[in-house]
Amino acid sequence: MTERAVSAEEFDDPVDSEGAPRASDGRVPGRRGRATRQRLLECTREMLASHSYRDLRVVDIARQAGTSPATFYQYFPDVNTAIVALAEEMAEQGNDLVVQLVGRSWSGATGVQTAEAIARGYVQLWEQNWPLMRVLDLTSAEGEHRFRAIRVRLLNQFTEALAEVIRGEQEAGRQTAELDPMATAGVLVSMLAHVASHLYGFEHYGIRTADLERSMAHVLYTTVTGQKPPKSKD
Amino acid sequence: MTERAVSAEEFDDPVDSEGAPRASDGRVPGRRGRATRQRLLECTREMLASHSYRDLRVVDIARQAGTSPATFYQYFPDVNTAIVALAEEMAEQGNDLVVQLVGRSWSGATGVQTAEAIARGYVQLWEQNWPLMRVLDLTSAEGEHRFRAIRVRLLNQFTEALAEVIRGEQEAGRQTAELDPMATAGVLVSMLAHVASHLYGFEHYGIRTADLERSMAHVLYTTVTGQKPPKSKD
Amino acid sequence: MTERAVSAEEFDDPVDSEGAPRASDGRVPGRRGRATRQRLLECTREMLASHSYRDLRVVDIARQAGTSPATFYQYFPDVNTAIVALAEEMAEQGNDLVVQLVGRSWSGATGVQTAEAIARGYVQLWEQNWPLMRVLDLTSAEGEHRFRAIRVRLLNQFTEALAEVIRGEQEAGRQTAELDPMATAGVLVSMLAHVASHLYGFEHYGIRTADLERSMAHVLYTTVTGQKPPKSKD
Amino acid sequence: MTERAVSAEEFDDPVDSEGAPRASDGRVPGRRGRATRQRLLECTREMLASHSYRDLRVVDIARQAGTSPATFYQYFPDVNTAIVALAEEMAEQGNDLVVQLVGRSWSGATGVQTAEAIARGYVQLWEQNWPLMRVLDLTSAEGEHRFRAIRVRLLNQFTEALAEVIRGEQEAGRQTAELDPMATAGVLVSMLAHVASHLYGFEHYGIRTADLERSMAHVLYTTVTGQKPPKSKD
DNA sequence: GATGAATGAGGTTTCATTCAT
DNA sequence: TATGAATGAAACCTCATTCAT
Repeated sequence: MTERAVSAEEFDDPVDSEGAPRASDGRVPGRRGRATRQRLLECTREMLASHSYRDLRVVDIARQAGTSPATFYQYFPDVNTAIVALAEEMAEQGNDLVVQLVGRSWSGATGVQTAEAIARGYVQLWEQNWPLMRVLDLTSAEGEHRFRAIRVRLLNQFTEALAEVIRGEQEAGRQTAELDPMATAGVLVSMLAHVASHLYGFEHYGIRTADLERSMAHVLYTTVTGQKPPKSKD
Repeated sequence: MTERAVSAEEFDDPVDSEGAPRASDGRVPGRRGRATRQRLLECTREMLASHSYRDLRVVDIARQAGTSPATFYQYFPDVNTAIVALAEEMAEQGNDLVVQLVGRSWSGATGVQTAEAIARGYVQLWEQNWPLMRVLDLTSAEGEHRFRAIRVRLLNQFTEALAEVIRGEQEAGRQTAELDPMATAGVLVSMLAHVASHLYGFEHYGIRTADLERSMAHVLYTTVTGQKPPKSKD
Repeated sequence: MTERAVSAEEFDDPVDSEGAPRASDGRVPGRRGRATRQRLLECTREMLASHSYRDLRVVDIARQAGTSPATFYQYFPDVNTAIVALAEEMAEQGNDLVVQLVGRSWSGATGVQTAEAIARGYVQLWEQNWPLMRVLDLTSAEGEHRFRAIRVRLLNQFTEALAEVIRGEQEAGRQTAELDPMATAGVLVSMLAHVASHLYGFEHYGIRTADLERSMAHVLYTTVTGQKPPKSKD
Repeated sequence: MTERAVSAEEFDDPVDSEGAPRASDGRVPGRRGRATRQRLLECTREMLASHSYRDLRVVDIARQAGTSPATFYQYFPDVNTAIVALAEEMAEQGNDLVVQLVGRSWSGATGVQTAEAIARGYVQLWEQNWPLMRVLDLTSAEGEHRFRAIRVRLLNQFTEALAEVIRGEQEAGRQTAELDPMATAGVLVSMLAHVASHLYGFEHYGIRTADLERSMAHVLYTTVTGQKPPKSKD
């Protein structure tokens, strides 16, 4: 990537300490400016859904937003920064959702429901945000520091919560103490993340999402609680 | 306008029906040529390990190999084709290895060992080939047809073998019939693939590979056989 | 892979339905942009006069216009498209001029003057536009569809008008009915076009343009009217 | 074009004073070498028929001949030189043919036959050699000195012979003395050459070759002899 | 004599980025 | 605040040409 006049550093956090996004010239944008910024963000999201990340160009986003590249640079130093802004938003939702779920009871039939809710919730989160998720996946394996950070944040809170539950089950003697809770939770989250992000591929291969959710719930339940799921009554 | 001697189609497949790679002018390379081709492949592999896929340039590979871009184009029409050649090789090994493992017994303590061997084998395969695996992962989510094909080949054979084992366990009444065998196998393979490809991230976060392997083996064993693993004696 | 804002199809025709040229990003250029576009066109014309068509490079045109290749590509997708734009212009003039001439009377001394005016007019049109004419000639024998189309347009209207006159003379019994009017007109236009485009060669060989014009006028007159030209009085 | 070790000068005449073609290293090729050279020439001719001159590449010719570029350079310093060799051959035939024709009688019905024979002969010569003719046409309008020379040779001998006939007719008082014989002959030859080289275009436009030949014969006869052709009896 | 192989050189094309208005 | 326009820089790719065998 080419060097730029304004360092990425300054832009790293597109929202400054007072919470207001800044334009490239340091001014706090007014009403019209904020609208433009928002429009650019939405178009970035759209383009991400229809183009591969590799082929995402500033010109495209700008044109999609009915404006020019120069305007884009007024609000974001580069495409990644815009994506980061979108991803931050998503990470928020993600944590809200999933943390709720982990707080539920894991005992007996309710536990099975919890596991199912998690599997379904995860899949939905991915379905709603797959373009962004895809980019986080792509880039966390490679360079971009900021993406990795968000991804870690997104997965970790959940991993830790899950590890905590596992630890509880171990202490209650229901799950074997041989398993490291964090490693086990990590494994489970990996499962959820990978399946969710390859749903399309599975469908293509004739494997249905409902079946995947059921299998994941099963794995989740048994691995967390160390128990066979009780016979479902339906 | 310009005509190419070898159609893109034919060139797409770097190995013709007689198994001989072709140069861009349609000739079968001799000893020296084959050496150069091989050198370029190795350098592609190296560059893949040290650079992000996005930033992999023909110039770089050529320079690394101590030759010129023109020479690169003598053997491959583009970078992806070179990567495909590498990936094909890897897919071969991958299947060999993993299929063997699935053939083993899944009953009792031996079953646990099978599960452990699979987890370890998978992790090792990834450790040995992570740069390539990463690219397959990246691109299967996006465009490139040929990569997806290899990835599918790599994962599917294993998924199907595993599904077969699960089906057996279901028929033997050890595992619940509520789970779809292919979906369940897909979920397990996803787990293996995702954990394996993010080992580095886990280590970074203080989670040890050995623990991950143990957790994965546990999940594998319980999900395939529907049984709790027998107490290990060590 | 990459998407272009304006499809090649649309861009092929540098003037859209509302008659406004478009830049490569789909926008209608403003005053400054139009000036640049025009400058590039003029330089293309100049380069065509001093370089062989084969050796005409985007870089050269851009340099000549005091700008960079990137700027050229902002206005034309390739050199040929720029040439087409020039040729369209010329075709306009050409038809205007020549059609007028054919409308004149062909009887007696006036007819001779008509023939002379045509010969002279044709030669002048060529002299003013020989670089373009040369390219049309070159390429109509080979590939480029758009050039051929313009050339056909340029020659055909004249051929058809001339054929009409010949048909009239045949009906009036002055010219033998054995000749196919279109073929005959085609032959005459060929004569004009070829002589006009090789004037320089003839001069080089000691044959004067005035003599060529007189000979062509003679051939035109006798072939169209079937009469010997009346004795001129000077 | 890039500079080369062996100057074009040395190669200008591919047949030296003793009539034997030389290889690039100065040796007179033996039987096998001559066969290769001939094969390359024939393939050059073939490629010229199927590819545009602009796109004719050494590699293509070599491959077509089942050999390698390096071999091509053993016999010709560049593609043009090979073409020149072919064109020389053709020029020979061309002159033979046409000179014969001009020697015939131009009086009365025989004269008409002479004109017809010339038109037909010209068209045939072109039909047999159009790829080469096309290249001569292309390049004589632009740079290449050697091509122009051949073209001039090809057309001039005929032009001069025709001019001689016209001069005779003028002296005999049958044709007006106002026309310059060389200019008039030049105009006629131009007509023949241009029509012959655009036959395909005419056909495409629904104008038949036979009609073109008849019209050209008519123009030839009337312009050379200054007479209306006698009524044909069929 | 023939030719595999290598490559310098150079045009093409794309884009992120800037700047003057 | 917005944006037309311009462009440096860099990758792509192709070919004529050479050389060692």
